[in-house]
Parts: sequence; structure tokens; C-alpha cells
Amino acid sequence: MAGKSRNAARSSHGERREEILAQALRLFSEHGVQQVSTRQIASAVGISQPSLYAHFRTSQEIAQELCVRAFRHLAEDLSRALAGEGGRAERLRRAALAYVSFGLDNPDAYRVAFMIEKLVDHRAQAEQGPGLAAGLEAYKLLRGGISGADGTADLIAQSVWATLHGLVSLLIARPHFPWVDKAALIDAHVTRALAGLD
Amino acid sequence: MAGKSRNAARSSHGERREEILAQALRLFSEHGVQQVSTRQIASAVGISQPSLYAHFRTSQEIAQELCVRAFRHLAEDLSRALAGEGGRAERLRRAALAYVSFGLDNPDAYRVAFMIEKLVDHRAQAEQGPGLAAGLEAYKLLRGGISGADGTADLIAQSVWATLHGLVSLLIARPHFPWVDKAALIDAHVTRALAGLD
DNA sequence: CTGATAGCCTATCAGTGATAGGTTGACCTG
DNA sequence: CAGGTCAACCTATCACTGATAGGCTATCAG
Repeated sequence: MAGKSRNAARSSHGERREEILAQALRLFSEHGVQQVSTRQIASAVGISQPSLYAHFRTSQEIAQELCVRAFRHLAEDLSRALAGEGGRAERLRRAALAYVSFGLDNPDAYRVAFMIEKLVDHRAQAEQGPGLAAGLEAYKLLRGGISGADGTADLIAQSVWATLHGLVSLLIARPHFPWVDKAALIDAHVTRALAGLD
Repeated sequence: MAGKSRNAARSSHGERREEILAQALRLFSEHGVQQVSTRQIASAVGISQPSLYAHFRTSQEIAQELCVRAFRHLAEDLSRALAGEGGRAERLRRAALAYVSFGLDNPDAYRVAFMIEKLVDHRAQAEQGPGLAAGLEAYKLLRGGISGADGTADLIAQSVWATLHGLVSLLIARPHFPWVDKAALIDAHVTRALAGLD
């Protein structure tokens, strides 16, 4: 019955943990999440590959933690946009643009949260937890900004969200598609996404 | 100059090739593309794992071939919807609904074509070829159905496409999100996607 | 029969995420 | 200071992944 609490470290104040996250973020941004191995991360940090598992239970947990932090950032952006001055339409538009900007500026986090199919099939539904939860937070803010209190707030919010997500995810996943001018596309798309919400 | 054409089989009329594709499609649907290994596919077909490489250059090529076929299917659906009877709005709506249905019915093909980041970074841009090409074909049909001939057809078409894609990809990637009634959501979303296209 | 070749096999590779179990060193308590 | 605890790290190793090398066999054209 010796100590089997080997991997139970997870001290949230660990500096090493932060260093791992920092290097992982850098490598993810450089080479894409899927192309980075645990050995690369460990090597960048200067430790052995198994040592990562003293700080994270699985390799996915690293990506997930980065994703959660990024989405906290998004939630702040949205809050700020929605709370600022201007009429409802103006604030909504600002929020929508913030959403798109966030996705394009944090493509890896965005992928982890909304574009990657986890092992959803057989595992518990809540398994994809952190990533989804962080995204849900952002969604709720959007819904709050939309709510016409007519009972269809969720339906409209989900449609608007899907509309914005569509452009972000396509621009991320297919950067070499013959897009029209991106700035004009984003502007027109956001306008169309929010049309008829009076 | 002895025969180095080991893996250069690729006889497009091979029955084995078809059998491999059929088993791969089944396994992909059951377990998800990412969770299926070449050994599983080979085992299901009844051959050894390396034998797959006599019919396909890489494992991705299998998924890509399935994806191309699925998108040929989508192009047919869209053509049929756009060519049928009814006014422009009615035909467009039918096409949009066909697009969404296709995505939800062929989530794996859809993922391969539009949701997965290939090794885009360092490789040639055209590397992601077949999947993108097949999807492009479908996009062109959509653009053709929209074209108001006012020069902004591409911008509008890309926005509409992104709008539809957004819902499809979110429903695929996040099946456990607390969605409102899906039929109602799809209906409302398509309506919003096509609003103001007169 | 001869030679080419399509299709398959076994053996093997490097690289992947993950686990097992031992070693070190800082810290706190008696 | 002695002894215990424990976080953090190591090496060795696992099962599995996609992919390659090279040899065997059956079929078919000449």
C-alpha cells in the first residue's frame, strides 16, 4: 500500500506547469496542435517526456487548459463589448466582431473548443467538459445580449452563434480557399448575422 | 531501374479497393475517423495492414476518397434542389436544407472536407487537394444559385455558405450542447441565412 | 515454359501517448 | 539533527500508430 499518488501533483501554483503551458502554446501556434508531440513539449521545457504527466493527467489536458484560458479571455472581450456604450444593436455588433476577432487570433484554442471531435462516442457526455464549459460561458453572454425576452432567445442566440462560428471556423480550417476580401466579408457577414434582431 | 513501382497499384477498377473503402466507411461511422487505425481497417477487410498501401498511398487517402465521393453526392443534391421547380427563393431554400441535411447525414465526410486542419503549414497549399476540390464544386453550385449578377455574388455566397456551415459543424462537433429543438433551429437558421437575398 | 506483374505476406522501423518504479532534494516535525 | 513526507524528476518500457522493405505466389500474355 505504498504511495500510489504518483501523478496526483496538479499543484495549481506550480511554476513548471506554467512553463509547460507556455512552451506548449508556442509550439501549438508554430506547428499546429495535432503536429506537436508530448516529447517536443517536454524537450522545449527541458524535462523528460514522462515528467509532463506529473503536471497533467493526459496530453489533451494541456491543450484543454490553454483553451479554457483563451475562452476566459473571450468572455472578458464579450462582456466589455456588451457593457460598453451605445444602443443594443451597436453593442451586439461590437460583440460579434469581438467574437470573430477572438477566433482568428486564437485559432488553436478555438479549434479545441469548437471544432475538434473528442472521444464523445463512448465516453461520458460530460467528458469534453472544460473546453465546452468555457465556450458555454461565452455563449451565455451572447444570449444575454440578444435576449428579446420573447422566449425565443435561445433559438435566435444559437442561430447567431452558429452564423458567426461558421465564418470563423471556415476561415481557420480553409485558409487557402479563394476568399473575397476578408475584412469586407467579416463586415458583411456580421451585418447579416445580426439583421432582423430588432 | 528495377521495379520500384511497389505501391503504384491504384487500379481504379480494383474490387479490393472498393472493399477497403466500404469497411473503412463502416468503421469511420461507428467509431469516428480519428479512432480508426489502418490495422482495424485491414483486419475488417481480411488482409494485412501493409497491404492497404498497395491500394492507397497513405491512410489519409482512404478518408479523402470517401470524402470526395460524399461530396459528389452533395453536388448532386444541390443541383437537384436548385434545378427543380419553384421560384428562386424556394429553390435556394431547398438547396440550403439539402446542404444541412448532407452534413448531418455524412458527418465524417463533412469533417474531412471542412473541419480538419491538414498539414497546411509547411506543405504546398494545394496539398489538401481532393477534399477541398470536391467541396469547392458544391460551393460553386451554391454561388450559382445565389448570383444576383451584381458583382457581390462571391461575397454573399461565402457569407451564406459560412452561415450554413456554422450550424452544421457545430451540431456535428458539439452534439451534447443544450441545443433547442433541432428541426426548429435548422428551419429558423436557414430562413435567417437566406433573408434579404431578393 | 517464361517472364512480368498484381496482390499479398512477414518483419521491421521510428515515433506516439502513457505507465511503472526508483532517485533526489526540499521541507517540516519531533 | 533524525526521520518522514512528498513533489518533481529520471530511465526503462509498454502497446500501438502509420509506413517501408523485401520476398512469395497466382495469374496471364507471349
